Amino acid sequence: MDLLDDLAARGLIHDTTDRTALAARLAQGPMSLYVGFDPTADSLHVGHLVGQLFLRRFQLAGHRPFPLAGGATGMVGDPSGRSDERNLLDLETLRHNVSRIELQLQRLLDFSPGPNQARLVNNADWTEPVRLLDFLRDVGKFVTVNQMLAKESVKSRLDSDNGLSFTEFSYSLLQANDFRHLYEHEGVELQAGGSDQWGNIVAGVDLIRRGLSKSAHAMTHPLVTKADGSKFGKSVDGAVWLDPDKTSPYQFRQFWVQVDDSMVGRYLQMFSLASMEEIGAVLADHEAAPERRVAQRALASELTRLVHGDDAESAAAQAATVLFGGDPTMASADALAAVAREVPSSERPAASLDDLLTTLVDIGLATSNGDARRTLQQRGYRANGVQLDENAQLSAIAPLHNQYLLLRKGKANHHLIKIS
RNA sequence: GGGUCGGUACCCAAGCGGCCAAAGGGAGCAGACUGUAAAUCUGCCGGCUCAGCCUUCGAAGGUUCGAAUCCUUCUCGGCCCA
Repeated sequence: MDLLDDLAARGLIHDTTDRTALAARLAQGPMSLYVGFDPTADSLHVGHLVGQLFLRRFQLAGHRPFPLAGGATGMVGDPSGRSDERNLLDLETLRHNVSRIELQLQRLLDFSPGPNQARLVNNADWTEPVRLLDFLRDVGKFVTVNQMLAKESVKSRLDSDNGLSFTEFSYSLLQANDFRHLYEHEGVELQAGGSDQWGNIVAGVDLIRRGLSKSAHAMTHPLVTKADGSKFGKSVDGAVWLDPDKTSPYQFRQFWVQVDDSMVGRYLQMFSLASMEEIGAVLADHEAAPERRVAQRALASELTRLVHGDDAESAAAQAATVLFGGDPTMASADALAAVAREVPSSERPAASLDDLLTTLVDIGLATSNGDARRTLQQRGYRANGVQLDENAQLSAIAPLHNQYLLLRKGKANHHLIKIS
């Protein structure tokens, strides 16, 4: 199975420029491709993984990936898929975001020297020095406003009451210029991205054709959605980030473990680097006994390893085993230490535990005393596996290994107290 | 600048002088059933020292025994006119 067929089988191809031409080019030998990531936040999130993994898949197939940090495009803001104008980020924030994102862009790819070594680029490097008049002559002249107005992202904004600033209107020119620059100077022949990027990507293809009289390729993947069609990658507390300081490896792994059955097959195909045959085998296992959640576990382990490394993955897995494995009183001291690192935890004096409501609020398992009281009435809390009621005394519960109190709200919210 | 309609809890949205901490829906939380899934059912969903009290309906004043509801000013947003 060649690369294109594999991508298609995984449901990763939304659109491409001339498919047979692209297939022919890929068959000829290694090529370079790029995917851009704008620094709209100080971390990438799980939604960006598809793009990152796209680069990885191509690299594994012998091609050369260029992850691009949008230091320049991030200053302008992409109007695609947005109903209103973005707030511009100040320079300091932007620079900080770029530096964080660049670290993450280096995680999934192989940067060691070789013919298909990955290379990180930042479009600010070639965009900032360009003078306005040169830009208008060298880029603007090749693009008609008629064409730009025809773009879906522009049209919808023109029809809305919010309007569209000239700045955002110009966004696709910058991105088109990126593609041209990389084509001309780095031999990058393909740009990939989410389906919302199609317009911006083909703007680059057009620019290369008109400005350089060459032909380049474009490919987009479908945007990932959840079973109910809502936005993918949002958990209760917001986005699921790739930065371990924003979303711990444990939370990251749990996000994948808790994926719906109805979506897990699709996610495996889209996110896993395992072959379609291997994925098929995992899914067969899963369907034979869905309650074992083999597919979710496979997905969670692989991605946590990719993003956070082997050690973080095994610590997260160990913690999950204690938290969801049944009787916490059986957990080893080592396992509890792992839990302490992965789950919100605190150290409190034994005497403070007598005030149950205050304790629950302090450790974040309730938003107010009233909330704590209600949840207690509904029997929503457990401490070391024992269900609590309104009159429960935490001091009456035997601590694990003489020092730990593992509190649980509902099924998946935990807090570990170390008694001092 | 003129006119007009509107700003209600996390979001959408009823309410238009007392029975309003405020209908309904969504989201969220807990329980039952389960498989760290989905669906379904039940309860909760401003705060507190919780059969009561306190603070809320853009902001500030006012009318009234009593205001989310009426009046004034301000403020923000939509639409129409200039």
